[in-house]
Amino acid sequence: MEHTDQLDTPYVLDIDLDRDSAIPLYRQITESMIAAIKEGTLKPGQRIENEVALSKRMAISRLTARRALQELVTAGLLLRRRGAGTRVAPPHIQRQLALTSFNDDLVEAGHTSHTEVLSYQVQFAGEKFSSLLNCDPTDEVVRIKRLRSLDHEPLSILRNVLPSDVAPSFSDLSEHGLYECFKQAGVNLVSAIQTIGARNATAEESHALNLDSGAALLTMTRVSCDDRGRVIECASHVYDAARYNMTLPLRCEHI
Amino acid sequence: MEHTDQLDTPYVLDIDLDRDSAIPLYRQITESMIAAIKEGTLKPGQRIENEVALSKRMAISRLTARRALQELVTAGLLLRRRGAGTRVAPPHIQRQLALTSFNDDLVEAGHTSHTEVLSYQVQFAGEKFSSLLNCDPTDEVVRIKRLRSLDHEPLSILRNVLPSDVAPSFSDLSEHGLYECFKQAGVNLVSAIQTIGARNATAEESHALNLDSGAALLTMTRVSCDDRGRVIECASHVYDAARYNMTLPLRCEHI
DNA sequence: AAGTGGTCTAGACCACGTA
DNA sequence: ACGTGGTCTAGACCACTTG
Repeated sequence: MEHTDQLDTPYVLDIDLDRDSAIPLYRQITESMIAAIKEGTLKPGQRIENEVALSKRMAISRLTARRALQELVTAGLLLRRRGAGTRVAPPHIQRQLALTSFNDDLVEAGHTSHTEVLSYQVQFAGEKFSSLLNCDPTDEVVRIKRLRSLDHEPLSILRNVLPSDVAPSFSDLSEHGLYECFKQAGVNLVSAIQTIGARNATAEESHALNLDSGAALLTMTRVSCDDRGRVIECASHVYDAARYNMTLPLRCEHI
Repeated sequence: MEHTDQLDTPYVLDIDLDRDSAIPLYRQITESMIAAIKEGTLKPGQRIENEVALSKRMAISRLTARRALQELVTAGLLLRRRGAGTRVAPPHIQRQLALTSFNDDLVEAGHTSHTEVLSYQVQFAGEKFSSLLNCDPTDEVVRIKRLRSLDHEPLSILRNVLPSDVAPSFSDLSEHGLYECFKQAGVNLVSAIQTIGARNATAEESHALNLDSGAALLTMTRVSCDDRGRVIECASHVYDAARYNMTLPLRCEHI
């Protein structure tokens, strides 16, 4: 066809790889492409240089080039079809990058966030928490209750139960987020399972969050584990639904 | 140490690979391991044979063995640490497998589900939907409103907007789920982004769902695209929060 | 027919954790 | 010191899509 659309001429990523870096080659490529997508150099629908060409031009093996592109497909930033090629995903779909701390998202959006520790309680796990945390009933656990405010307005009530040996101290928790504390303690969270629901606020909750009684709350329970297979945290949070929602990417895989 | 824990002696997966199958070798391995985890042969905390041993025993390359294990790590079923080995994740974390149709989950749990098409409307996209669906304002779109009931009790109101050329016919939709229709039409959904929130039911909604006025609803909006980069569907659903919640795995990656 | 992604091989060196 | 996973190479053949 005569009509050569700009989107159909493969985009050539022009970067120099640092082969002495501790950062893997494939990651150097993905990071650059993410940056290009973020800054708008790489537009939705744009075709990407194919694996073989990329590997030859960069003087890397095809597997490394492929892995770089594959990571971006998994991240939802690229779409690919056998025989047809690789393109940048439409903007509607582009998965936001880090799903780390909820705090970060808020602060990044120019808001101020503050978290107050309402209670910090040490006790035995007992029947109730031992099954939840996959520990002995006689193990020590820490129960935390916090109030998180956004722009000085209460937004959510956060309840956590943690094994005592990985729990941050009361003063650490007062100054830093829970996930920040985990990181500093060398706890490496890798996997979690969340259940999201909704219900009407109780009288106590609506008072604490400064809401009308019966206001809609978004509820989230989560169990997280680290790379050693230890259950690190059980969370049970409620949010003022009028001011908070969750955005989650969804990959339709076939495993 | 003298104490040889059963969990510390590597599990050996005993299967025969079919090298002529259309199913990739790595997937034959992952499927077998998933089956072993499901049926309880492979227990949480159990150590897994390492990559090199697995590849030698199966007479496959290390990369193939690695890929099989890596898929299970991504699925949240295995946990691994460099230098330490690979183990089955604790049961609390094990990600349920297919995140396909919500219908499937319900029916699988022994419930009966029925979906009634309340309205099926064809119109121009206009300003409102053209940006949402990433199409021209003059393109045809189909707007669908459905009522889904669980065990003959109304559970949710489902609203979708779709490009006319991928939308199922009214009669198809009346008999099959939306995702089933996509599959039959050769539309390959690969990526979506969801926003989950909550609010109080309106008078109309509480009437349709047979709820008290002001009852808490779980809300979900979703934009899905196929492997060609076309936006296929915009959904805006509300659920009776007293009878429905969503469980989502969370992988803490570092991309 | 040509181009593209999907799978696979048989090696190699390195970084990290554990003992 | 050793075992483990993490990265990388330089090839190969095949399946699928498009012109």
